[in-house]
Amino acid sequence: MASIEEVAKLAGVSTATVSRALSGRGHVSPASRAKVEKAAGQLGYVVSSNASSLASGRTRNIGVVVPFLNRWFFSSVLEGAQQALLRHGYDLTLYNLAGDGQERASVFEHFLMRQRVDAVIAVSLELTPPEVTRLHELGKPLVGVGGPIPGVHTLAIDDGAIAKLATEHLISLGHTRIAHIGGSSEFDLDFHLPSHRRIGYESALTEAGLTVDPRLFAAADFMVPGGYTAAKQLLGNPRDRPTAIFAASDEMAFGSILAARDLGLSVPGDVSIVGIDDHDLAEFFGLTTVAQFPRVQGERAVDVLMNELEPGRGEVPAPTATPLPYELRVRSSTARPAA
Amino acid sequence: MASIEEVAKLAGVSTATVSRALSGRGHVSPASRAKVEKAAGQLGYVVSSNASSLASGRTRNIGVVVPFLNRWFFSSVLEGAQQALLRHGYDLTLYNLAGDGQERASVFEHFLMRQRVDAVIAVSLELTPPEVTRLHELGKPLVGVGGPIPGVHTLAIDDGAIAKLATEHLISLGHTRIAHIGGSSEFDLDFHLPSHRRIGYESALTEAGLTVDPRLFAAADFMVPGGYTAAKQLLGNPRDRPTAIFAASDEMAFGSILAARDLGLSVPGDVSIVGIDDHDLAEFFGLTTVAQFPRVQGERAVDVLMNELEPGRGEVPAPTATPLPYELRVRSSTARPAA
DNA sequence: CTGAAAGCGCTAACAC
DNA sequence: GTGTTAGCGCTTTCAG
Repeated sequence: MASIEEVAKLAGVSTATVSRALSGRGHVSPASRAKVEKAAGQLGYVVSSNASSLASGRTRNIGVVVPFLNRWFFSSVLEGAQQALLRHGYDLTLYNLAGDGQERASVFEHFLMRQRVDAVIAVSLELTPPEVTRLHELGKPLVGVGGPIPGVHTLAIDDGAIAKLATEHLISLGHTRIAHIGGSSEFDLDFHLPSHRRIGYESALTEAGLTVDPRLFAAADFMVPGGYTAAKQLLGNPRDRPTAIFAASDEMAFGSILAARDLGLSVPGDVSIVGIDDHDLAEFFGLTTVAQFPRVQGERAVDVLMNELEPGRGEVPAPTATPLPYELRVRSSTARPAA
Repeated sequence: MASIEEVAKLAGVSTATVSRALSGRGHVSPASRAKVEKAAGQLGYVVSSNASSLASGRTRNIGVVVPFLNRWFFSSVLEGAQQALLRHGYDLTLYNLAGDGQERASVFEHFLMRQRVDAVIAVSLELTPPEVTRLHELGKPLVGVGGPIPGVHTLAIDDGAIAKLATEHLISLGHTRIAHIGGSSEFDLDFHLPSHRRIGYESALTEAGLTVDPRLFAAADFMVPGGYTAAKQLLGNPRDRPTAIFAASDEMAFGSILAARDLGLSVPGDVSIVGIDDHDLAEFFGLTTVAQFPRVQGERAVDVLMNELEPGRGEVPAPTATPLPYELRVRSSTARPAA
């Protein structure tokens, strides 16, 4: 492995110049730069990130903490963040806080803190105040995606507004008995979106002069089987069967579509179904949904971080204010209720 | 941020002792160890991984390269690897080679090489000989998962055997017109499993004295919509409709089940369907499949690496030889063909 | 614009 | 079992 010294020797300059030429910091004459680049190329030189980090205090590495890897939302956010980081020349080290509190503590104390990252992106995780404080003490910027972290710059879609939009779509089609499949309360611990979405749903109903019927709510776990089970309950109701279901996630909406089919109900003939996400399979299922662009959320999180880490690069001024985009995508799972 | 020196001072020992006590390398008296641990605790000391890496040459960090993040197989392998690494005290830095060759080259030249990782795990990626050579030159162990990399220790299930097993299950039930939905040839570029699985399927047929009918093969992209489309083609055939479909992935099998339903065919009444994977939703769909435990594959890859990186820890002797497990899981999507 | 030199914080011989 | 010390390879003042 060629070292900076060898490059300097070959290029006929000092190591300082090599460093400057290759990192882009500080001025170097075009001539020297050319010589350095040539030498570096010949030697296959690549900086040692450790030596560089140690000397400069910057690691060019971002820690990303997610609670799940195999769910559409999280893997999409991760993908967006990864790509954006790559463009900025940063690496991404991944921490999957799947397990218990034990594992979580371990990740925090022994991993994130070892100065290995310049900043952290927490996806749908509610960090505790001590955790946040610790990070701040270390001067590590922290940005949250999709989860409310007190005192932290968080990127999150307006769950209430999204849920309201989805519900209003159903109302505008003429539905009055609209069921909701939302998260069970346990999910509220780490990310409050279940309740926010439920509130949005209820407020749309109320504003339209409809009453909120608690029997039209079913809790599930955001996944397909959960949505299926919940929808079966809802749709199996012998009287007052809902004519529409608003599911808090596309996966639960897929489950609902399958449940309806299994009951011999047609979608959207007998029941309209709308979700939230715009999952990869939404198109396939013809699902009407509110898209929330998680990839973009990941990219945005990186933008925010880059702003803090490398100011003056002419980035967006105040991304804090930028609302995250969402968009109703009407497909074939919703229609006017049967007369 | 407390440094090792402060800890040493507070504990009344030298920095070397602190290092030894905290890293576990070399002998330290219980008394000193206790003092050091107490001091470190009080100061909230955590080693600087950069300084440590620079001095020792070990980063305790593994690079994992995957082509996709949002597919069940890959995220599962990643999850397994992440967890196993955590147990060993290693970090995982993630490289997603989603994009073009440009991005790929960049990852290779500028990221993997910056001495940030001790080893790399390549998932379903066929690295080119120069890439492999480069890694070897740097003395970085490399292990492949699911993809054949020439000259590299690779963990892969026996795709031929798995496909054969799935097909034999169908044959043993009495099916003779068995269709296969496999990967299109473009997929063969990076991971050859499509052709291996097709070969397994064909050999099962041949051994049972059945003829291989090319009209019973359809190519797809391993995902649900692709499987759906392929299955519709296969099942829509007005004469000689197959009585069973063997799909090379569970997602394509799900698509096939949905296609059958949409055609009014019952599964397994009119058509039996079997997949490969044991995807999270296989249970939900009642899909008979051959499980391939990707999480375990990720963990195994880590085991192999740890063996190379930290020999003499009493690990498994020769994991090279260890065949990866797979298992037929019979559910409700397969049955004898209708009489 | 460039070079010399002082560390960044830790580990690993090497002595004791 | 423990301390001393020489680096690991780079960045960054500080001069020039």
